[in-house]
Amino acid sequence: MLHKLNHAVIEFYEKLSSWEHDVVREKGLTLPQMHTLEVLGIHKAMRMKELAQRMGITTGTLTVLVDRLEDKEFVCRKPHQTDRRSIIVELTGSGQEMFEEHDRLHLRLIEELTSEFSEEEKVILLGCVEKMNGAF
Amino acid sequence: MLHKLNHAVIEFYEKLSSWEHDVVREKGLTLPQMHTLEVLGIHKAMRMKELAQRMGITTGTLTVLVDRLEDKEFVCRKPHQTDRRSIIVELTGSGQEMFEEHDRLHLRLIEELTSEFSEEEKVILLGCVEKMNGAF
DNA sequence: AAAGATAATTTGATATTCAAACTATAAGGA
DNA sequence: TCCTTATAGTTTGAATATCAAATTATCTTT
Repeated sequence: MLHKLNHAVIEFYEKLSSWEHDVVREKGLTLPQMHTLEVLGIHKAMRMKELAQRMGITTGTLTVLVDRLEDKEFVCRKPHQTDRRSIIVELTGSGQEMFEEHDRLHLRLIEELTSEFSEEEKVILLGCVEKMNGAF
Repeated sequence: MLHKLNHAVIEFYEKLSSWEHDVVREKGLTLPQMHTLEVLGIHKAMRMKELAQRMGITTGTLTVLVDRLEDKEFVCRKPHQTDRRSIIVELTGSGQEMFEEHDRLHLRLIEELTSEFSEEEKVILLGCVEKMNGAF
């Protein structure tokens, strides 16, 4: 049972990843770049360090990634209020717009994927995913 | 509701991605390389074209990826039975071993994440994920 | 047999990624 | 206060990943 769930999750991850790829390319962004906008859009502005940890990359990698997103004016760096070593990364207006546009596509995908689900199933699914997120 | 589910799914993806990253690094593989072994391990040997489509990358990208995995002797190329244009990519013995070792870690993760779930929840969750995979 | 389609590779260019070295700031003692 | 240690972010150098477009070989259709 768990074995099947395991592989189903891997397959879902695979399909989602592939979908994301196609969608993102059309916007002239790379997958990691859009991923950055997504994390910032959902969790709001945060420090470089925290953003890197969330994304599972080093701060060195993130530095150049944020450089590129800053060139495209989708994010900006701001000094931290109390810690002068830290930098806060924030979505700009057009970064927020890009995120929301992408997020709507995401929502539409989830709508489609769950269109045959009963209300009960949707509720339980949401509960399960939230619990798994909490257990990570 | 769907809005919350959408963001929960994105967060789950993010966390899984980050976990995978840490686990894979310890084995001396990159994320795309392990991903390739995963797809081949779960779906068995397949053509380059099909593998690329599943992973959401171009065949050009896959060619060099498979080159590297062949150097490490985790996969091998075999001629297609009937179509001489096609190449079948297959796990080697140690490729299969590496996949299974990783797959066990994956299973353990899923076990941990769902350890507090009722049997009913697990059944419904599996059904939901499988249905979503089918709807993609 | 010729024309068009498909599978994989190659090529050239950009992006991602890491580890390790570096700079600047913070935090905790002696 | 000054010194040590820790932390945040950047830079550097090298490997990998990635794409689009061109190429080669083979299949399919006409």
